[in-house]
This record gives sequence, C-alpha cells and structure tokens, in this order.
Amino acid sequence: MAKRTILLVDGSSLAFRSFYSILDLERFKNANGLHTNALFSFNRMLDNVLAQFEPTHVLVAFDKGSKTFRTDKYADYKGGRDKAPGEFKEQMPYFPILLDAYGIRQYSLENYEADDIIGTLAHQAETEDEVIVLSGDKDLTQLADEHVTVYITRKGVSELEAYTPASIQETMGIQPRQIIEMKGLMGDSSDNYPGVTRIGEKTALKLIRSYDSVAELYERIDELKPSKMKENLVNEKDIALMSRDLAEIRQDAPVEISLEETKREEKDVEALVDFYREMNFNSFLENLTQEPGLSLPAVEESADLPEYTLQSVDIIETEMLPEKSSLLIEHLLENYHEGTPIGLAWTDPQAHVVYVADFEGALQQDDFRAWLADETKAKVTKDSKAAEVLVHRFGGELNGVSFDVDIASYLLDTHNSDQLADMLKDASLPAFVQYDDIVYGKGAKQAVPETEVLHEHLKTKAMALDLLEAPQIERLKAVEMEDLYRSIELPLSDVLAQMEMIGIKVDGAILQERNELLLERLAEMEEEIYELAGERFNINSPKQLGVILFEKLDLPVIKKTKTGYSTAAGVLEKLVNAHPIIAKIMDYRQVAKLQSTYLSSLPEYIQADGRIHTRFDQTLTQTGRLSSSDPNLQNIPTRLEEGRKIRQAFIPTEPDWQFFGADYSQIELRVLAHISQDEHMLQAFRDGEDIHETTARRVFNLPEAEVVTKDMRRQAKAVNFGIVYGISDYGLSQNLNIPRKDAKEFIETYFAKFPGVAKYMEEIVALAKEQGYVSTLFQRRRYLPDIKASNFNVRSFAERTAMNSPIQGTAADIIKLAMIRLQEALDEQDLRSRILLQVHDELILEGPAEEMEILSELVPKVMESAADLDVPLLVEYDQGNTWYDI
DNA sequence: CAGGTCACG
DNA sequence: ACGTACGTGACCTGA
Repeated sequence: MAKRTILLVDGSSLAFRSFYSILDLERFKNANGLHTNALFSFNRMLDNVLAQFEPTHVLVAFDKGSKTFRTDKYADYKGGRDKAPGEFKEQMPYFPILLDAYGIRQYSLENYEADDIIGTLAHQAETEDEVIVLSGDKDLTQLADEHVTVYITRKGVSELEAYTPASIQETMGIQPRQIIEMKGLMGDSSDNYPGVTRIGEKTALKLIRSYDSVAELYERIDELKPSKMKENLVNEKDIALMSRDLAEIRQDAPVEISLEETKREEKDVEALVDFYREMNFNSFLENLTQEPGLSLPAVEESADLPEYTLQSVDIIETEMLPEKSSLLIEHLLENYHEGTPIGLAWTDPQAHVVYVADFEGALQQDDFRAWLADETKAKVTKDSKAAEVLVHRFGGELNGVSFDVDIASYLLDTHNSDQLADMLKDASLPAFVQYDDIVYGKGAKQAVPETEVLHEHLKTKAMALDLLEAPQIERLKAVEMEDLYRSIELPLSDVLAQMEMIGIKVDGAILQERNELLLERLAEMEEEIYELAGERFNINSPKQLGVILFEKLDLPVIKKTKTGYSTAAGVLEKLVNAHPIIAKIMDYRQVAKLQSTYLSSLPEYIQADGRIHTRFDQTLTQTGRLSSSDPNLQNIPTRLEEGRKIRQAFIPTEPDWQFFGADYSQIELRVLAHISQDEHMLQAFRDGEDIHETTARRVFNLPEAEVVTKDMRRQAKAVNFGIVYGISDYGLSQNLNIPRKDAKEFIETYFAKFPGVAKYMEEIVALAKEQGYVSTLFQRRRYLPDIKASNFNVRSFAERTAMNSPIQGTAADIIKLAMIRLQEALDEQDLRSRILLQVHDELILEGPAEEMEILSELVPKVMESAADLDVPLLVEYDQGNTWYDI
C-alpha cells in the first residue's frame, strides 16, 4: 500500500476559530446579507493546509448537537458557554457545501464530539501512515504519538504549531497521553469541568510527573505529606476521576467510516465556482482560474434572459444609435482623468444587440459624438461621472444620462459593491456577468484579455445595464428613494463631473519652494531630536519612537495600541512637560505631515493644463457625504497657520478672477435642532444666538447677566460636537482632557438641559433597532446590521452611528441640493463663475472679479433655501485672490 | 497590506 | 467590564 498522509480536521473547533479570526462582519457578507467571515477564513486555512501537507486522505469531523456521552456523565460539561453568535451559526450549513466541493469527507456521530472521531480514526492508522491532526483546541495534543502529529492553530488560524511527543515532553515534561491525567487534576475552565480545588496546571504537572497517572496517584496517596492539597485530593477523588474521564478523547467511538473511505476526491470545480459566486469570494474564484488544468465554467445564461447578439463595429451607422440605450465605457484606470479606456459598448435594447467598438475610434466619428451629446437619446450608464469625463477628454460631450446603476446600487444599500454580477443578484436576476477582477486580473497582474474575451465581457456588462434599470427603479420606489435619486443624486453626478473636469489651478512653484524650505527645517529638527534622544532613530516610526520615549527616556506610558506604545498627538500633549524632546517631536510631526502629504505630493497631481483634477466619489461614504481623492482636496490644511499657507498655491484661472467661498454655519447642529425639535436649541437658532455660548449658559446654569467665559464656551463646543457624534463619556473626557466622571456628569447635565435632544438620541437608537436602518430628512438610508450585536463594542458603535448618520447625512443632502440649484442658476444667468470644490459644508467657486457681487447675493441665497428646516440655515461667505484668502 | 498617525469637515 | 467620540484619504513603517 502506498504511504498514506491522513489529515484529520476538527471542523467544529476550526470553524469557530475561523469566525473569530476575521471579525469584520461588515465586509464579509454576501449579496444576500449572509455573513461569510468564518467560511472565508476556513477556506483560506484549508488551502494552506492542503498545500503544506498534501494529504492523500482527509476527514473533517464535526460535533453533532450539544448532547454527548460526556454531558450524560456531567450535565454541566461545556456549560456556561456564551451561545455562538447568530452571525456564526448562519454560516454553519455552508461548511459541508464547501467541503463537498473540495472532495473532502465529513463525519459526525451521535453522542460524540469531533475529538472522539479524530481520536478513533487516528488510532486506526497503520504504522506506515502519517497522521496529521488539526484543531484549534489544545486538548487534542493528547493524541500525539510517533506517527500522529497534532497541529494547533495560532493567531486566529493563520499559523500552525506542531505538537509531537518530543515537543510535549520538552515543554511540559510529560507524555501526550498524560495530558488527560493532568486535566483530571486541574479541570478545564473552557469545557467547564472542575478538577481538584486549588490545583492548577503547575501543581498538576508536578504530580503527574511523579505519579504518572491519576489512578496511580490515588494508589500511592499515602506517600504525600499531609497538606491542604492532600486533603483536597482525598476529598475530591470522585471529581478527579470524573474529570480525567471527561478529558480523555475516545479512541473507540463507534465510527462507521473507515480511513480508506476518507481518500480525497477531485475538486468539483463547478460546485466550487457556484459556491464562491454565491459567497462573493472573488479572490478564491480568481485563484481557481489560475490552477493548471482548470478552466472556469462559463456563467450560465438563464433561459428567460433575452438573447443578445454581439456586433463589433468600426464605422458606426446612425441606425446603430437608438433612442434609448445602455452605454458602457470600459476602463482600467485608477484615475480616469488620465489614460485611455479599453473599450466601448452600447446596446439596442429593442433589437437585442450589443455594439462593441474602439473608444477612441468611435469618438472620432461625428454621428457617434452627436448621439452622445444628444440629450434626447437616453443612456443607462455605470458610473456616469467617469463616462462623462472620459468622453469629454476625448473631444466629446455626454448628455442624456437617464440612469446610473452605480448610484442606484449605492442608494439601495451603501455597502453594495459596484460589480454588476452583485447588482444582478440583488435584483434577483441571474448573475451572468463575470467579475472584473477575474476577467482583467488585479494588481500587477492586471491586463487586457484577448479581443474575443474582452468583447464578450463588454457584451454581458452592457446587457446587464439594460436589465438592471427597471428592477432598480422598482426597488428605489419601494424604499422611497426614487425622489432622492432623481432630484439629487443623478443630477449631482453631472455637477461633480463639471467640477472635476474644470479642476483648480495650482501654482506648483510656490509649493516646491516651500517644500525645499521645509525639507531643510526637517533635517535640522531631526538633529535636535537625535541630540535629545542621545541616538539616531527613525522619528517616523512609532515603534522606534516608542522605544526611545518609554524605555530609554522612561517617560510614563499614557496609552497603548494593539502593537505597542501609542505616540499619538494626544499622548504627546500630556507628556510635553515631562521632557524637552516631546515638543520637538510634535513640531517635527506637524512639519513632516505638511511636507510629505501636501508640499511634496500636490505638485505631482498638477496636470498639463496647470490644474489639479480631484475625483469626488459619490458612491462611497456610509452617510451620503462625498469623498475626494487623488488628491484629496477636502483635507487641505486650514486650522494651523503654517499649513493654511498651502492654500496660497491655489489660485483662480485668470489674473482678474477671484475665489468665492461660502460655508454653512453650524449646519449639523441646526439639522439636529430640526430633527430633535428640542425647544431650547430651536429657540437659540431662531434668535440668532451663538449656539456654543447658549449651550454653555444652560449647562453651567449662568444667569443672563453673567458672561460666558472662553473656557466655558470651549467646553460647551466640545459637548456639542460630542452630541452630534453620538456622545460617550470617555470620548468627551479624552477630548476635553478631563476625568471621565466629570465628562459623564457634563453629558447628564446637557441632556437635562436639552431634553428634546436626549429624547431624539433614545428614539433614533430604538428606531434603528426596530427597522434595521436610519434615514435622513431626504430618505437616504444607512443600514445598521450591528445594531443588535451581542458584542458591546460593536453594538455601541452602531448606536453612535444611528445617532450621527441622520445628522451628517441630512447635512450632506442639503449641500448636494444646493450644488444642483447653484449650477442651474449659474447656467441660467450665463455667469462665467463656476463651482470648483465641495468640502462637506462649504463650496468654493471661482469667477471674474465683476461677478463677485452677484455671487455674494446668489450663493448664500441658494444655499440657505436648499432646505426648509424649522430653524434658519445661515451661510457665511468671502472672496479673495487665493484659497488662503477666503 | 495592516496599523498608526494626522490632515479636513 | 467592556474601550469609543462621527465621516473621510494619504503617508510612513515594518511585517
């Protein structure tokens, strides 16, 4: 018989470990909302293990129910355990499917645990077999012998530690089988059986080393000197014998499967593909295609899908350009402001044709350009903003966008992916489109496939757009977001496209000059810091800095991170009087940030037109805000003067133009006043009061005549921020640098003084628990799957999010609406002024100096009237020659 | 590629 | 008792 390598896996233990090894429940969810973290982690571990050991035989054993012969003997066996979370349990039924697809046998046995199945089979192995036992539970190490090696997972399930008789002898000084004896004496807290009072691992080991076993210990109990320990041993003999019995893994369970039957079968690639598609495990899918000899089965096209024909065209005839169409501009660009798309496809949904063409070639044709620009020709798109920018960059204009599946998908659930296959599944359609990562690869391996493959992919994607529009509209209607979609998000996409295309002019020379200056300064600061530290080290490395501060200089440790000492700004602030090096480091950090993130990087984003074209992501944030990237122009420094100067490099397009900035004053607190209907807050805003001052006056119980000091206002301001964020005493105490108890009192006083706000906070959390989501004034939704989580931290986080999201999200809705109306007004009045940037609660425009007066009227008017709240919206504005000046 | 840090609202 | 303020993106370090 050929040598067998037999892998025996403790499925129950490893499934559970896998769950806790990736606790990102949000990210690991498939399109149906099923959590997939345990399955994913288990699968990854399985791949590693199969590759490492190349077993010829594999069996995965599972527990069967919670009733076993052990619970018969001791009712509390494994009692007192927390119930497995629902997020884990829902994944259990899928382990068998995964393992079946892998061609791996599974087994479970009434009244026995997985351990016993493994013990029994390991025992049946022949001497020439190599047996590998894999578990997350150290109890199984008792099975180790000459031909059985036990591997226990570490660090989640990512590492394996081998246990052999030799290694156990070395670390514990006993034989593997004696682990049972040791457990008999010490018990096991996780399996919840007792052991002898006051005997822990150390004592148990000592006794077993001397007496070999529990049985022998009691035979020779007289050899023990009288002691409390001896008394306990004598008194609790029954317990010791029972615990020993519970600890022993059976090697004679009535297992009805033979080792030979665990021979591995071929992977069932089709089943695995189905499984991975269902779970959205794209990386596994991709790996599968790269295994030699395997070809990915085509995604099945369901019978009830319309048949489309693919037509590749060079010369585009007018009859190929329908009244209504789905338009796909395919690109692999990280940043669509540079580079060239790899393809173009559009549909004729009536004729069931997908036309595929070369993007650049098509844009050189007048008929096609006219069709793109014709706003009466409706186009369903995916990421219309990118499409618009790309068409524009290649000499065309895109009008008539009637639908954007990315935006719809995002509104339906902010967690949704941008992959068409996922959207099809969400719409209960067959997911006949391949994932882009699979067709194109990802990272360094990304490449354009051969034409036939590319065209087929473009065809299915374009078809998907045709099919998705109707169901997505239906779903938007069903959740009352069609209005948000049509009145805000879709028109906003066009406004953002214009803003991105216009870009903002930047004087690179100013930045470069300043960059060199700061580089010199940094070098000097480094030397000073080395001097004070007494050695050279990398100041940018929190790890090295931690060693210097908290070991070498022995400064008090204020806070720890997962990996070591925290050296964050808040910590350094507390240490500033403890050592002169601290101030230098704070200074260094500030300058280094400016230098690396802004001064050295921004010039690289200046394109040939002398302008920076950021991208605004409209389908990313969980609250409805925009985000900006490559570069992020929403976090250009302003709070500190030194950083704020960077804004001097942002200049208007023409010498006689100016910037115009307008921002909402306290928009989030105004929204809160409106949503909560707190009478005091409403009154304060209606009376035009300074909200932080009013808050201070109420919280500190100041009579009319008394003045609110700066410090009172500062503290009240922090509380107001905290309220908007979903306050916690700890957070406030950190922010104000006050004891947690004081912060707690602060919050209680606040809620007593603003009972409407307190009521809102309670009600919104209750509502979130009831319906599973919260919404903004404009019906934008954020689902909060964790709102009922059993884990305190996870649940608390969701609760704060429930309080904050309607506020932040409503503010986002309002400014979005303002942007659309403003763009309309600018167009209508034929102004040359234009919107350049949005920074959450402010808009930055540029225009001819002579239009500034008009803007001073128009912009605040449009912004203030964007929403009709029960408090006025107030907009502050300014104009200037650079961004610094507004 | 994750974690720490820090820039913005 | 738990260990956090809400929402982002970019840079650096060091596995």
